[in-house]
Amino acid sequence: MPELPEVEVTRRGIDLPLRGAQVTAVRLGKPLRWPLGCDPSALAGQQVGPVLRRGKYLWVPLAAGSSAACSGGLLMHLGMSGSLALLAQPPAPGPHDHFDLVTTQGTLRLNDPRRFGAVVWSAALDAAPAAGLLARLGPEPFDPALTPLSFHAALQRHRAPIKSVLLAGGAVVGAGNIYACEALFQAGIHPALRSDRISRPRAERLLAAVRATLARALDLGGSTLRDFSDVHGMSGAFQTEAAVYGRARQPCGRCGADIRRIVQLQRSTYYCAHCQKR
DNA sequence: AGTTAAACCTGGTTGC
DNA sequence: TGCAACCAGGTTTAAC
Repeated sequence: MPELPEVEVTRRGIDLPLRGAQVTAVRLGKPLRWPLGCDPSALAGQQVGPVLRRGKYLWVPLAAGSSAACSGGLLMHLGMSGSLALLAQPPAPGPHDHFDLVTTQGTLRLNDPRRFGAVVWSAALDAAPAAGLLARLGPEPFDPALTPLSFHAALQRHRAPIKSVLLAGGAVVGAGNIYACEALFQAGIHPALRSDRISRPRAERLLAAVRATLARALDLGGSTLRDFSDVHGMSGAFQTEAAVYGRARQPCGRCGADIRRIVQLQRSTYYCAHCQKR
């Protein structure tokens, strides 16, 4: 489910409410992508700090109290079908509730039917295993250091289709399958165009489109295809105004031509062959 | 070295 | 209606 906007919506929902909370217990459900990597009971008594986001990962810092047995934090990923809820009175966990961080300010609960998500303890963001997982991530989309020039240079380094390069996240993080399709439509670029054949002006237009698409989705609370919700259980609304994603055989809103669906990297790509040029 | 396929797992939708 | 086939927001790991 979650691409950058959904993860950021989630971060904003838990950051202030959990700030300063003390962990009272941790409950584990079925295994996620990786093991937690520490004794869950060792987290009790630790204090939650400001929640950060890097790419589609969330970082929940935990500061040890008097017993400094285990300090560091939790690196969380929502995978394909995950969502976090912050619950004042948590009901009994359901079959897809695989992680609870019980605190003095509510229970942070991960629901993830497909279990591609992860919760991994790390001593620090720049220590293993968190550092390794974040190491391959490209620049944040709204980092001012990411410029049309540097973005274009990054695109020049790949021969793969531009859609694949966007999904890989080395040039810019955050655009998954929905927003990569939408940004390419907005920029008027064919998804199969070789990355290194994109001109400077078109790269600039694509970067602007990625930023605009992600920002718009953020405003709308993300996209809810089937099961994403924010920490209060609210759905996102971006999917209702997607121009191409999920609209195969429907007319393009700009030119009226049929929107096409192709498969790239085993993922669906939607585009308008008239509006998006090689 | 860069690119692509396979793998992880469950559930909803589609089509015969 | 039943059941198989296909589809789904991600990313690591393995293989060309």
